[in-house]
Amino acid sequence: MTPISCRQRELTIGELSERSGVPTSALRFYEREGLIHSRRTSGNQRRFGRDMLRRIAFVRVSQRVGIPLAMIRDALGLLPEGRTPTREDWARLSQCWHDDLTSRITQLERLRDNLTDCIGCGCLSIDRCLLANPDDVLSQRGSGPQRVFTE
Amino acid sequence: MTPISCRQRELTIGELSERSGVPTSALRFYEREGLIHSRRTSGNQRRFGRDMLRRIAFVRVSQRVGIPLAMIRDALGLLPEGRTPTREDWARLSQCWHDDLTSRITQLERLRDNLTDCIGCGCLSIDRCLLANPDDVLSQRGSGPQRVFTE
DNA sequence: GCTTGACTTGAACCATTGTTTAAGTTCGAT
DNA sequence: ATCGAACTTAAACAATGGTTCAAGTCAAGC
Repeated sequence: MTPISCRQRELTIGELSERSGVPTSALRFYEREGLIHSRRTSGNQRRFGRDMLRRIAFVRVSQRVGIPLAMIRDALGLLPEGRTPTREDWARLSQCWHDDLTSRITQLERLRDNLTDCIGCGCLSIDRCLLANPDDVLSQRGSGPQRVFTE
Repeated sequence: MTPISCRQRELTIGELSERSGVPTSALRFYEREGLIHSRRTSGNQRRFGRDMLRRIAFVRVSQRVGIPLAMIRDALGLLPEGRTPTREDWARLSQCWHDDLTSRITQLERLRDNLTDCIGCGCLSIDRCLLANPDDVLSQRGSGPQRVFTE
């Protein structure tokens, strides 16, 4: 009943790095941060399952969207444990980002149009117009809660 | 010939902070970074001209757009020295951000739609579809050139 | 079995965007 | 003249997202 031998070979960190395009230093960092996992050989080296490739892909895409790692980790925590995630699992996760992206796009458009208005109308009140209602468009890059999802 | 006394009073850092909503610590930091300037009293205290309010407004708006301080400083460097910037000066600066915003919005939309496609088509290739052509949508938040302007 | 490349760790470092703290000085009102 | 609030500085600390390094260990081909 056990499958013949189509056994997916595990990947070393170097192989994972090459296939994912992510430096080994970053991969170790991701593991420390709980974004990916590995088993260890008897000699204490990491061996990654192929599914980690997809996790890494998800991480990088999410980062491009501007989502901090901690939040990505939380999202990955929603994946089922024990079994390999299905397409539906990934779709559910990605749907979050899709909604978030739409919301960000809307906010950026608002900001852009406000900017145009302020310049166009000659009110010269960049400060009043644009700072009065801080839409919290993009990360306050430093500390503080990120509030990426529209709460 | 000199104006009667409608002389705009200069602002202390506390006043500037209150009016701009930016903590004094951030204002000192901005000055260190060359984003704003002040003269000093005989007792070494800062005194800010009113035009700094507008600069700060511009800084905060730009930050919300996701532009790093170094780039904002460069942009502010385009303002005329000697005279107080006119509305046209500010409009010229803001126009950069407007164009940049439009470009970011486009990229985010592309990313969002790719994401949808990948999930919808069942190709399961989040990695291939989305990582193959890194549109460089948002900041790589760490080091490295930010390439915000569409070059 | 030896060599070499790939792997291991922790710690230090980098950039960005600030805040906090300590110790002391100045301003403005009375 | 005095008092308290507001100001000054440098330096340390914080969070994010890693990279680099030193010193040593493992794995695999010959």
